[in-house]
Amino acid sequence: MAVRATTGRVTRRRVRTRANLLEAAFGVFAAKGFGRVSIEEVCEAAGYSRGAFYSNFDSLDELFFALYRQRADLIAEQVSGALASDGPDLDVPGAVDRVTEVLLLDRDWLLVKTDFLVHAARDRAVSRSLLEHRARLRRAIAGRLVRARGHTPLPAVLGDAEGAAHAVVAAYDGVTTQLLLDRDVEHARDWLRQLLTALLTDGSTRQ
Amino acid sequence: MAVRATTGRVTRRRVRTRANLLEAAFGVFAAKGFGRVSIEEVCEAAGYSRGAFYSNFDSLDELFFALYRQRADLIAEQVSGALASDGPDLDVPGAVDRVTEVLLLDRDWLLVKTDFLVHAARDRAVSRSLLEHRARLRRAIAGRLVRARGHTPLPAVLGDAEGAAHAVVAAYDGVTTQLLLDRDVEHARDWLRQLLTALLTDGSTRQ
DNA sequence: CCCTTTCGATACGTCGGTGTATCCGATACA
DNA sequence: TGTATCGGATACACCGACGTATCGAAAGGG
Repeated sequence: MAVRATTGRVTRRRVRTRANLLEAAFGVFAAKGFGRVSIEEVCEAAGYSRGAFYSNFDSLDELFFALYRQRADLIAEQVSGALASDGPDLDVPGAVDRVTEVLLLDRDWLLVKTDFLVHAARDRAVSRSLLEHRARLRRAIAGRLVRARGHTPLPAVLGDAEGAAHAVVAAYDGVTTQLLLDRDVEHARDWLRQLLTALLTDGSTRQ
Repeated sequence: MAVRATTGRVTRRRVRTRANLLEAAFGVFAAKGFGRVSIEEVCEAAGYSRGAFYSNFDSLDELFFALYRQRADLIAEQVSGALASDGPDLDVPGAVDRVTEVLLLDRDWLLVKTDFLVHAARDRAVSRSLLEHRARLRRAIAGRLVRARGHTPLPAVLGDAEGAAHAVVAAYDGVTTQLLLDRDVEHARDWLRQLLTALLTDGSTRQ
């Protein structure tokens, strides 16, 4: 990890600099896309010279990875919060609403997230890490679905709760794709709600 | 469009060169990602000099766009074929199987497609064009669903056939995302079948 | 088969970004 | 507050890619 070899104290200034670089990088990546961003641009946006960058990171890739982890962990925390924020006996639709609210908030994050996906798809190590992260999220959702099964039975076609959680993530990814193109957040939210409802509840009313 | 100003004949050689450049570009883009590819790399892969490139395209962006259109039209054609290949009265599951087969075939194509999505998400003109394309695909699916409605009723939660088609595309996008990461085509196909079944048929069996 | 038009290769100047080495001001700890 | 260590700015050499201008060769119409 850059100059920082093995030991020694870590100054407050260093922590601040690193945070500022990450913050600025987020904006630049969201605006131009990872592939079109240079180290210099990030430094300029953050108000530092390249010296500061190389003192904190070895490459743009490393910074990008750190940035993704930071933000993804934050989101995952919020989702867990939204899932747990009611008693063990609340309904699925309620949780769906709250999670939807959290997940489809920030377009910039969706852009960066998709950039990261594309990046991960071509790098085994990165994709493994991302898969791990998604699996954790899925387990959280599955756990929540199990707790709610007493109220709302799951469609058998999806298999167990793990399968249903898989479907939830897929629906989220699918809606994200469309949202990236049409930029209509409200519509995306409504639609994700609909999709999740169709997937997770008994669609007894048919046409 | 590059040197080719307004009039004049178009040589066979030119057509071949253009095709070769597009073909080579596909491989390079799939391998490294649009953002990490230089004009020179494409030329080298195709066995041409940069002179040939600039004679046929104005920029990498233009080539990328042309490449996407070419391949996407091809796929769309195959999907339409798969949808129409049975009489007006066949079952949804059959069509699902055939379409799934076509859509989740080539990992390279998924990579390029996702690159293009990321690109489009940051460019209004490009995203409009892509949305248009997706809408056409959706209409084809919706038409097919209407034809089959006599046999297999649709869940009401999704609204009309257009809504159901929307859901089909979303499921496809979602499964694609996962497939890009885990590279398990067989699993992805099974799972897409499951998802579409859950979305499009009556899930009367519950657990 | 020639002659005009078109295509693509080559050569050149340029530029932006890279990574490193060095230095000075900032920071933390005694 | 003094001082040793740390962090970031600056300067430098380098390189890969860009876009253009020019020229020889291929193509196809007559």
